[in-house]
Amino acid sequence: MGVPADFSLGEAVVAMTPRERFEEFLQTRGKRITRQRRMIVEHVVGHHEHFDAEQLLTDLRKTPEGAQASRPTVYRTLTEMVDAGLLKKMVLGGRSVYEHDYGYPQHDHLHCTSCQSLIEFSSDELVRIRDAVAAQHQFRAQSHRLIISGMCAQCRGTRSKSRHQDRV
Amino acid sequence: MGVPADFSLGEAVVAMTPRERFEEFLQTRGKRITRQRRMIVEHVVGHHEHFDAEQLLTDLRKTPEGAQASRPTVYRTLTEMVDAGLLKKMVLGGRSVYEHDYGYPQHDHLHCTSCQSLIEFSSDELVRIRDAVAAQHQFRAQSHRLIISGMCAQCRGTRSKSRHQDRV
DNA sequence: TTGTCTGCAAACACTTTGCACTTTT
DNA sequence: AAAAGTGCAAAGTGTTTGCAGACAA
Repeated sequence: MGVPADFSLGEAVVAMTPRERFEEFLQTRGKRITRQRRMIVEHVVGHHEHFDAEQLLTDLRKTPEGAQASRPTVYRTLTEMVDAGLLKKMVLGGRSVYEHDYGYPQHDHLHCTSCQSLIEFSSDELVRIRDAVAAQHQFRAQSHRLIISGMCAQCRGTRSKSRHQDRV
Repeated sequence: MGVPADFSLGEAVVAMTPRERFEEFLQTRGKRITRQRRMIVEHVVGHHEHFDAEQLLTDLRKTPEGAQASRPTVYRTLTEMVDAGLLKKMVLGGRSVYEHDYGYPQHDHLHCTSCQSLIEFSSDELVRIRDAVAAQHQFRAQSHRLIISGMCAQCRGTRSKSRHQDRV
């Protein structure tokens, strides 16, 4: 699994930029740095946290430069980015949702089944439990995914405008 | 969302049998108790914990009585069983996997990405964390799903070439 | 040049749906 | 008899693949 070479909460300093990391990934595998791959990485790292293939495809086509790539290429590149450790993939409601995974601390999600929004959170305790459980079963944990489903404050009708954006 | 009428760890006493519960569910909705639905529930409650639609379909056809139902009916009935609170559904590697959810305490899973096996475990602490996190975000948690991916003891022991199996 | 990559269309795996006929109530 | 269910085939989704032409290295 890809682990950031360096990360600090205060300044978010990362040794390599995502593009650099991706290019390195490609080069060490004899893969080529094409216009499409460059556009996709560029776009992804410069945008929203969570998205799916279709969204990305549409977004690319809206760019002023008319950046675009075919559907297959988008899927192929997303897979490569996951392999490169830049993105994390999760399946929600039948389709794959991607989120940044480079230079960000691990976290889990609260998923509002009403508005489909994802709220991030992290818990050290959770990680502790994960490792304890794994050890208890002679299991080697590589990763975990916790999704708490329910309804967010807004959807429940809470009038108060509480913060919806939670950065871990 | 169905909740068992009665459950005790020591003796696992449940007020209604799964079949009874399902029939009640159907009747209160003006749905009918057909031969197919009966066969499916009967088969499901009497077998393995985890399975998918295709497996069930095949298994049904192998029964001595030649119990069988069409693919659409199997899918439709599984959905009803989930609605009735008898089964829980989760998506793993692209398809839906079902597990019993009536008269069983809540639990989570360790998923071996090598042999695809699922190991159950439960943790009260986890539930505590879940509720704490939800509260912290004014979120109403309805359910959660924690899947710890990695390699089980067996697969680790089997000294084979270490290949990566990505597929979520 | 050499071999990878792209885009297109077709293929895919899993699941759902339209509809005429069958079965439960 | 009335209403709901079933099975078949076909249609959907979201994602992947075969291949010929396009393009990095």
